[in-house]
Amino acid sequence: MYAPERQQEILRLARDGGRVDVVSLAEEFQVTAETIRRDLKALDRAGLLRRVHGGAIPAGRLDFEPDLAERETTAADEKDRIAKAALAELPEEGTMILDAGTTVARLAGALPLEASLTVVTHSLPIAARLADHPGVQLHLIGGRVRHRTRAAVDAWALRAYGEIRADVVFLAANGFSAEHGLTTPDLAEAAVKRAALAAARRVVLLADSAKHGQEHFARFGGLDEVDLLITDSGLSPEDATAIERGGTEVLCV
Amino acid sequence: MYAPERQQEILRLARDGGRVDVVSLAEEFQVTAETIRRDLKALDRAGLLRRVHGGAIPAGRLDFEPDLAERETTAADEKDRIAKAALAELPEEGTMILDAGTTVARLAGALPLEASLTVVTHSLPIAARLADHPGVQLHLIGGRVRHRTRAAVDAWALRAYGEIRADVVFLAANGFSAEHGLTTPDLAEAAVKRAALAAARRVVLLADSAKHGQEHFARFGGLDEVDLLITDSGLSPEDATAIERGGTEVLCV
DNA sequence: CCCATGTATGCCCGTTCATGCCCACATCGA
DNA sequence: TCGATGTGGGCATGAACGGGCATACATGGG
Repeated sequence: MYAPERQQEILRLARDGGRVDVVSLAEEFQVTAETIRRDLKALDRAGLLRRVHGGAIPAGRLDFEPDLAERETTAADEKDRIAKAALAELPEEGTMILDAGTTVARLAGALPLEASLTVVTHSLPIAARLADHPGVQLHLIGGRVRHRTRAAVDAWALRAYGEIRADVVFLAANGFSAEHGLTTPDLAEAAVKRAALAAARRVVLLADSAKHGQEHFARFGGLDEVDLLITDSGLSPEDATAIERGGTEVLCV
Repeated sequence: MYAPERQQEILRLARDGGRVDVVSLAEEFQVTAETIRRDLKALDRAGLLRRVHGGAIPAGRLDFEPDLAERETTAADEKDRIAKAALAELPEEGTMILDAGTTVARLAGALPLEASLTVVTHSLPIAARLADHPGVQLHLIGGRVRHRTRAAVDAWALRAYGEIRADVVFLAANGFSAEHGLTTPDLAEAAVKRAALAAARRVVLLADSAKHGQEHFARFGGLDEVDLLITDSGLSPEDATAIERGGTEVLCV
């Protein structure tokens, strides 16, 4: 049996049964657990399955985002502190743009109930979180929705951001450094981030220190375009001063 | 049972019952209270639940939820049957528009995992449901988000619908009748519905029979613009034939 | 026909994850 | 204010994971 056949069959089993587990599959197909894990990883990457510890669940069956909840465990405390610190940067009664990203999502979740703001976002999870916030006037940016990040991209999103002007944007990046600027793996997403960045008077970057020095495929701006960087104390003082020399205020929490 | 499955189930229980508590959940799932606490913390971090001492309540349930919870349970069986029947109207490999509404949301949740479709929607809950679906190319319609329905309205939404052409639209209405057509309480929402209606070659209306004869403030179309009405058997045969005389096919399930 | 290259799989082993247990501390209700 | 109950941190454990390497088989060009 060829690997693609096996994967096809695994997918069928997962959809039929609602779940699969590594050891039973290994037994079933007479291969080792490693091979099954490789299969599941491939199917997960293809977006067809959701990998969980011990097995997998067909994509589309859970209406919450395990990958988001999972990534939440990575540097969760730092992200929380960063989000808390970002609350101080909220405009009073103004307009802000929220980029897609787990740290920014935390900020959205931490918005005080008595806040009165206009929020613009192209992130589906963030919009869902703010849709019932009594003080938030929410504006959703449309577009094609990327499965992995659940964020809207492409023409509609770019045009919409081109038509607005906000007081502040809270931006996320997968990598940042003084030399290579702000980067993210996906080109389409980078384009939207660039548009969001250009639509705000003030740019606040929320990124934990593990992102520093990382470079990804698509660059959407330079650190000099960022007015304030909020990160955690994992950023070395030398790096911080180097960034501040570029005109970006740095806040380590 | 995997942790994400358990969390999904906890979320469902919380939404159904309005609240959950640690000890009952621990008993229910045959795990210790610590594990449940960890689950609740994860769901809290993901913004789906709000942790309280001894348990948790669904997020954002405080102001608008009773309304939605009630609507969810009202005529749940009928809505499910209607949604199931609507599955037969899906285009093959085509494009469809999903209007905002609980019945349409059920249709979205019932889409087979192996379906391959392009879906356009201005409803946040429906988008959230489909964002994870492997076979769905999702396009989100932007705009101002109404708190009550969590649907995008206003200029951006109208323009976006004006730019597309879909095979079919699955429409919802708060009231319908041969005399007064399709109505809904909100003007802005009616405008979007009208735009969605105009953007599709075929119009399918999903509405349980309790909606028949009801009239609301804003009218967004006539029953003659509807190609197919799917409703439940609560619609009297006379009413059904009256509607069919207007050129609308009627399916009672 | 041969050998270089690539791919699928298996095996080993240090690392991570989910869960349970324990205990000091916080919170709630009377 | 006090006892009961819930909470979160630390630690232990067994299962699952994944990177690195070896093997075997297929592929493809000379």
